[in-house]
Parts: sequence; C-alpha cells; structure tokens
Amino acid sequence: MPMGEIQPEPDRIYDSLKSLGLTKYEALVYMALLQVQGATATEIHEISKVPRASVYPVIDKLISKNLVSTSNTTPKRFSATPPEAAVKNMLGEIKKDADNALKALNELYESRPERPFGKQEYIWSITGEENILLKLKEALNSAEKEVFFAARWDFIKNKLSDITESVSPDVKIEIITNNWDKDGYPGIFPNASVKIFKEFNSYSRGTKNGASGVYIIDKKKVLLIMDSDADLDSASFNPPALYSESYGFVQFFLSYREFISGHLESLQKK
Amino acid sequence: MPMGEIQPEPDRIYDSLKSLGLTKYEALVYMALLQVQGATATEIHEISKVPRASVYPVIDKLISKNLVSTSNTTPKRFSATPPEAAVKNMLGEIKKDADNALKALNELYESRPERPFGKQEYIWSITGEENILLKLKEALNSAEKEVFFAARWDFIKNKLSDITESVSPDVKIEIITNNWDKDGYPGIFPNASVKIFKEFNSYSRGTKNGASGVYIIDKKKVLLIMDSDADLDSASFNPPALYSESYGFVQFFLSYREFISGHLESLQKK
DNA sequence: TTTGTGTTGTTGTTTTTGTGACAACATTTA
DNA sequence: TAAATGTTGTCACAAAAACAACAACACAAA
Repeated sequence: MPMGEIQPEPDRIYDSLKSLGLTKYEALVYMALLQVQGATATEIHEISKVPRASVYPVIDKLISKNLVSTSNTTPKRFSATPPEAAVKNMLGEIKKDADNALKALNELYESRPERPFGKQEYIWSITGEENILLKLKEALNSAEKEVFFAARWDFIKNKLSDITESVSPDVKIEIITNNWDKDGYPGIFPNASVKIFKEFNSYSRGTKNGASGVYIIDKKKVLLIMDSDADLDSASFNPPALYSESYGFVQFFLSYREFISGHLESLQKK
Repeated sequence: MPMGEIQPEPDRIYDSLKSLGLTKYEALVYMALLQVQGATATEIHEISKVPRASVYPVIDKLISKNLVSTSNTTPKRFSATPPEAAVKNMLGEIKKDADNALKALNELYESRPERPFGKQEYIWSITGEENILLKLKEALNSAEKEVFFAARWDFIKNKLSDITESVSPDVKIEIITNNWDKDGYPGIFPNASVKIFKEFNSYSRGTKNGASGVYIIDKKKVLLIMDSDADLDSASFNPPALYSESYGFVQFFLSYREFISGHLESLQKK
C-alpha cells in the first residue's frame, strides 16, 4: 500500500463501481478521466496505470456505456461525463434490468405449484433485516385469532408502527415489552393488552439493533428474532431469525410465554 | 442468432439478473427456487440443471445476499425470498454503492485542475440521449447574449420545456422549427423570435427520435444533434451529437444559419 | 445394501488483466 | 530534404482470476 499517492481510498471506489457494472480497468480509466478532462490515451495510461494498449478497448466500452465522449482529433482526446450523470446512467440501466427481471421472476413465482404440506415442519433461518421484517409482517397480517409478542419497545416503535392497522381488529394482541412511551400508546396497536417488564431483554448488551423478540401468531407460528452479533466472523453463517410452524418449536415458545406471563403476574401481586 | 429455442426467454432473464450482481448459476438456482419453494439441493439441481455439487456453494452466496433462507432439517431445504423483496434487496445494495461511488467520484471531479486552454479546439462526439441533453442544457444555460437553434418542434416541446426559464431573459432567442403549437407558445421560450419552416427537417425519414437540430450559443458554441440510425451496426461507433467551440466548426454553422434565415425571408416576400 | 446428502478437489472455459510488437504517422534533427 | 526519433492506434497473445462443470468420497438414512 503505497502512501505517496494523495488519493482518498482508491480501493473501495472501484469496488463500488464494480457493482454498477464496471470492471477494474473501466473504473480506473473513468476515474482518471474525471481528474483530467480531455486526456489522451497515453495520459490516461499514466494516471491510471492501466496498460496503454488496454486503454483503447476499455474506452470503447465506456463510450458504449455513455460514460465518455471523444474528440475527433489525432491523438484522440477523451472526456468523462460528470459523475452525477454517469451514475444516473448506470443506475438507470440497472433499474431497467431490475424491472425486467422482476416481471419475469414474478411470472415464475405466481405460477409455482402449491406445496401440499410439510412446509410447516421445518424451521427456517432467515437473514437480512428486510427479509425478517417482511416475514414478520406477513405473519402478523395472517393472524386470525390472537397475536402474542415480547419485544423491545424501540423495535416495536421503530419497525412495526406501519403495520399496526393492518392487523384485523378481531385479533387479540398481547404484548410484553420493556417500555411504552406515552406518545406511542395507544397510537401503536391501540387494542393491545400491554404488559411492561422493565428487565425484559436487559441482558442484551449494547448491540446495535435490539431487535430480538418472540412473535407467536395464533399459537401456530413463531418468529424468533435474535440479535446479530456477527458482522465479524459471519460471511457465511448468520441466522438472526428463525421462523417455524413446527409443533415442538411453537410449543416451546408457548411455554416460554406462560412462564414470562406468570412471572409478571407474581411480580404484580407483591 | 438461433431461433430454435422455444422457452419463453430464459436467456434474457439471467442477463438482467447479471447486472443485479448475480452469476448465471445464482440466477438459475434462485429461479428454480422460486418455482419450488422449500426444495432440496437435488431438486434444485433437477430443475435448474446446475450441477448438484455446485448448488451448495451457490446457495451459500444467495443466502449471504439475503435471497434464500434455509431449513435446519436434513436434507436441508431452501426457500426463495419473493421476487419483489429480492429485487429490492439487490437494488438497495447497488444504490448504496452508487451513493458511495458518487461521493468519491465527485471529490475527484471537483478537485480536478483546470485545463488552461485548448479544449475549445476540439470537436466532441457525445452519445446517449441523457448525455446529449445534459450538454445541451449546460450550453443553453451558459448563454450570455444570444441563442439560435433550429430543431424539430416535437423535440423542443418534449425535451426542452423544462429549461425554458433557466435561460436568462437578457438572452435573445431565435428559433427555427417546423411547427409551433398554439398551446405551447408562448409557454415555451416566451421571448423567443420563432420562425416556422414547415419543410424543416422533412427529409428525416421515420426515425424514432426526430432529435436532429443545431444549437448555436453566443456564436461561440455549437451543438449538432443527429438522428441516430444506428442501433444495428453500431455497438462501437455511434456519434449522435457533436459539440464544439472550434472556430471553423462554429463558422460553418453560422453560415448555415445565415443561409436558412435568408431563405426563409425570401419565401416570406413572395 | 442401497440411496441420497453434503463436501472436497480437479479440470475446462470464459472474462479480465497485462505484455510485446508493429504499421502509420508526426516531430525533430541533421 | 532525409534520416532518426517518438507517439498513436491496433493486434495478437500470455497470465491471472472468476466462473462453470465434473468426479469422487465420507457419511447418514432407509
């Protein structure tokens, strides 16, 4: 890692540009051109360290991606389109593809055959906050009779406020949490029976996202969200949430529910 | 270009997914998993034709991208996150990178040294509608005294309406075009002196985008937009617009302007 | 035993990355 | 002016990396 160069952090940059569809060379050449508008191939080579012979084909690609324009002189000179427009161009193309893909994928997805049964026996590992929330909302919305959950207040407040109405009013809601702001209640889950348990989850050390909680829907479905400590050793195995409709799994959490409810009541009596 | 294949369009799909950052195998496995939720590795192999041994590492990657969740059974079963969420996930990551890149690139771009001179001698080829419009708007906004342009009305109406006010009111605007809707005038370029020349550009055959036109700013800068016929043989060389501040180039178009203006006047006298 | 799962290692193929040489032309030098 | 020198744009091709495909094997379940 040479320190002579003044550039900020050249590595991360073309990592980012890679996911916009550029190769390392394309990124380097484009970056060089940003620094020196109207450079010749040789100048680009000197700035970017990309082999001179490779500059030409790379430039061709950049032109076809509308990131570079040429002069008609000899030697040819090249000019980069400003970053904002460039990124917009690239993102635009990608979004087109995303739309495309989405349509095609949805066709596959809609026409998939129903799996008759069995799915309920498995315990699923779900990763990624988005996915977990998706599953949680799906589960909550599917509730027919009652919903129980124990979760930290900040999580409920920040992540669940937008689904509060989509749960049918017939559904009984029972919540155990560590706090409940005056201004949040009864705005969120107005019909819920809320029990406060200050110590709930207090052992969860300063994890970024105190997301951990248990959600039991109709005594049939359970979603267990764990705090992800990972981020370091992870890379491959990282299950911050488990979902299941399996009997044993649900049963365990029903007894957990009993236990914690009972404990709270005994506290209240004192 | 083979025409034998009957499938809907399996090719295009993972082309699209590629630019969202998936490899061919990743796309195939994900697509298989959409069709059969909760499939085992072997089932995935059968549907997707991806070698069974390759399914496992591919799945790992998909999990790390939050496109797949696992069961804890043996054999392991896998489940795809629904297309909408999946595409959203992928796009989200890409957008993060785009933001990242944009910041870094802008730093490079802002701190680029001024090129003392010379730039005005070149003739630049610009491709991509976005880029051309960008350049056009930049040029129009830079006008200090006067702007002349000859362009098709539909182009002016559709593409230029949003910059109509950002041209300083001190700037004289002279327009030659083939038409001028009552409802468009004087909404667009209210202070312009407009001359109608029905036959203008009539030779341009049914090109998709009748974008061709000439823009002369302060008698110093010229942007010539041509109709792109390409799309077929192009792939590499495709200059739908030329921009220059070069004396000779500007001079040529100034005389073109004289000519067409004169011609119009002589028509009017008749 | 037989079947199928999950893992490992090896090979082939394609895409990037990197090197060397060369004709065409321009610039300098003699 | 002619020779020497340098630069540009292009080609062919080597090396490395990423990806795709195949074969083998330990292990568990039926």
